[in-house]
Amino acid sequence: MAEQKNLTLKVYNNIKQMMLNYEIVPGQRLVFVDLAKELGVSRTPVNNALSILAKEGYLDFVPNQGYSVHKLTLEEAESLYEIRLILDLGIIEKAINHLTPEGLQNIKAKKKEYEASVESRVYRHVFQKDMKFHSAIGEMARNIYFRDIYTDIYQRIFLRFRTEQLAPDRLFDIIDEHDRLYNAIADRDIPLAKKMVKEHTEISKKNLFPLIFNEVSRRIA
Amino acid sequence: MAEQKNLTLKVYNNIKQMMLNYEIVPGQRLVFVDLAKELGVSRTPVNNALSILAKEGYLDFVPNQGYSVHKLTLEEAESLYEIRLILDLGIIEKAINHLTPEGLQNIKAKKKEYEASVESRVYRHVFQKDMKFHSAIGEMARNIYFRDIYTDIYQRIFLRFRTEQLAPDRLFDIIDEHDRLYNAIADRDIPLAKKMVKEHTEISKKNLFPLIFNEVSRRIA
DNA sequence: ACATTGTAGTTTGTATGTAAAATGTGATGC
DNA sequence: GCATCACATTTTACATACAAACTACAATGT
Repeated sequence: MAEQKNLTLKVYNNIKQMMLNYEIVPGQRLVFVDLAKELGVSRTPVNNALSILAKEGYLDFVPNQGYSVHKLTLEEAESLYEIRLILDLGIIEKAINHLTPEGLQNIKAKKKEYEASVESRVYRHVFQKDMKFHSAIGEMARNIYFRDIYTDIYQRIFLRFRTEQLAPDRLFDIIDEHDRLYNAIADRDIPLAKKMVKEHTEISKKNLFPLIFNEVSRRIA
Repeated sequence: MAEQKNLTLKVYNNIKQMMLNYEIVPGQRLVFVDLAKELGVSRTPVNNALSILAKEGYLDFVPNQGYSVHKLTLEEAESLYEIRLILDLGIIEKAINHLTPEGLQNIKAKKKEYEASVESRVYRHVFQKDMKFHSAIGEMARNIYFRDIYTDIYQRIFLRFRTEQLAPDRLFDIIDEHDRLYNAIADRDIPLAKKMVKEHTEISKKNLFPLIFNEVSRRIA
């Protein structure tokens, strides 16, 4: 993480990191006096940072009432998955058209990092490794915005869905799916790569959604 | 525009509107105190709003130096157009699959608004009408994020490319392209709709890019 | 004439004071 | 016993004061 000169951005990154580490969780209220005290800064940069996160949709904001960590709904999760798939399918074609040995090497490296993360059973940030694998594919397409947009969508999903909740078997299955997707890319087989991406996304959805949205309905019932 | 209770968001919308109205233009420096004075508020909400706009990439920010309106590069414009096309192609399939009479009616209404805007020769916000036509298509897909992501990408492009600079003929051609795209959607013809979208995007790019990037190279040379 | 340093002025960055809004709690009346 | 209102506490919202950083320009020295 690069050194930031400016407290607003430091606080912004701090809070986002706290969200990704699940130190603050969806639904939780954020009080900026407390955050300021905790981070050892004044209220101004905290307020700035919270404004940004709220505009981005990571936090809910009610005027004169405050901020809380956004809790993804089923509808939102569906929409995010839909866009993620559209982006994946669109970019993989570009990526294969711009295929380079270095790009391929990078994807392979990210694939291996995911495997290492699963095999060492440090599940905590497995999803980040998975995300990096997928965005490495996008990077080969040489689109300067893709990575940010993709990462953003991915993070919104996985702030809610925690890989720790997944059956470990599933994480090993993903290794296999990644392998097949990687091979399709290396073979420049666009239709196969698209098919793999689509399947991978659908399986992922099928595994994750019941985890959260059954729990919710159980709680409500 | 809905009434906003909170000054930060009011200022945010104000500044963005100023950008869309070309009252402040790419490259221009933004000074806190001046903006605060102009909008009749203190520097705090202005600072908040500028933080947000900078994080979104609409403004460039250098610590201890300030904010300036971002000036899109050729590379960025290419990338934005690429993502816009990926989104358009992806969403049109979903839209046609979720086709409803109301949705179609809405697209038609937006198409007519574009035509009215061109015919009355009020070119100033023609691009906004064009954007609304395209996002109306996305709305029929019932994806709650699509509209925002699409609008955002579109705005980034058209903060740089001004429809006033286009030959008026071109704006009339677009009416025709919109018609053909609309008919393909109404006929539920997904392949044709995709073809139309792709062509429409490519022609748009071919017309707009020389306008800006020739001018720049002329200036530098 | 050129480079360097010093200084004044401008602008950002952070902290804090104060007012206004909302929430929660307890007392009061029915 | 329940609802309602008033007050106290909490928290946001905005303004402003002060400090630190940067810029520009002029003066000095080589």
